[in-house]
Amino acid sequence: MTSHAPYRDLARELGSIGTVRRELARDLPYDCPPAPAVLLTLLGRHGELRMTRLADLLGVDVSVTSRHVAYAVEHGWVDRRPDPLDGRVRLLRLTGSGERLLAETHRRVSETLAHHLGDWPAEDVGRLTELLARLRASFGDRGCRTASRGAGHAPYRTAAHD
Amino acid sequence: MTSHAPYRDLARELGSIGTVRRELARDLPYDCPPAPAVLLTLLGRHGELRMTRLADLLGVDVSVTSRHVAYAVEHGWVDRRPDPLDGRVRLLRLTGSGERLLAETHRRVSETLAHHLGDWPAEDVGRLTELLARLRASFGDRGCRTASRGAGHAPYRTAAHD
DNA sequence: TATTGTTATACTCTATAACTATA
DNA sequence: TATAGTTATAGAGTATAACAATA
Repeated sequence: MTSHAPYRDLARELGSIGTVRRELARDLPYDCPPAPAVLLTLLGRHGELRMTRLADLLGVDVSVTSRHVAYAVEHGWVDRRPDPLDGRVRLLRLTGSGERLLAETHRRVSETLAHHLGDWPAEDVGRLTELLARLRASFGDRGCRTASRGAGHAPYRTAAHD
Repeated sequence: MTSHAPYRDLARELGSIGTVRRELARDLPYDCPPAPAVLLTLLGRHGELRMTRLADLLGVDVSVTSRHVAYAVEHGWVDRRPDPLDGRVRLLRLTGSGERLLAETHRRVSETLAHHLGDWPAEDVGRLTELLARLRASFGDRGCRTASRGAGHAPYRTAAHD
């Protein structure tokens, strides 16, 4: 008789983690919202990427990625060029300016984390990081993705008091 | 010489966890968006709460909480009544309908987690849950909150190609 | 025809500020 | 005056659908 309570508790914590993400977002430079910042991080980690691959790593639709990339290109953080081998593909990589912004972002975010988690044993930080990576990997392999396409939600409006 | 790389890696994983949250959100009933669902979870866990306390648990502004609560009340999931001891305060609790929706939500979300994390050792699930709770607690104590008020970000628009 | 990427649109979530009501 | 909560508004993030360009 395996209880589902552990999964319920995990879901609860995942639902509450937004607070931490928003707190970290406050550290970002004025003209760099969270989504572009994550994008820069991935380019810094993986080097040159194409749009579809980047969207896959971000876990969002290509259309969304396209918008964020356009923003980053306009700000001079990302270089976007056509793939010489396939005219449809666009290759993305950090510019020097993008690398500097990324380094500065890392510095600020690390500082905030160090401030809040200063009393954490180093191994707990590592364990949490590793478990989060594993969690994402366990959800990573698509397959149940296409099945639930177009589900969406009802319009979310609050009626006036009348 | 303590390296900041572990914090950078943790920040990276936190930035990528949105994928999992969105995947879980797909399980919610059509007329119950994620935010109201989290709200029901907290009322199910803590029982009757006032607005400010609920907003604190959610980690969002009271104005946001007010909107979500109004939505839940309109759908008959939450009962909202004035505190007999203080006319300004509003007390919130689940209705029978809200409890049923919550149970159904838990069932679906647990099912999805069981599907994706089926091969995880139970103790890893528990460890991740516990570390996430601790992470939130470490960020929970306000104080650096007021200091960074009104920071915000630049308008986030992509210029047309002209 | 199939694939890659872009753009338009609609919806959710959030914070800020201005407001009402009660203490 | 101070506190609890509501509402209006604007910005950020996302998915869907329709589209253009290339394979």
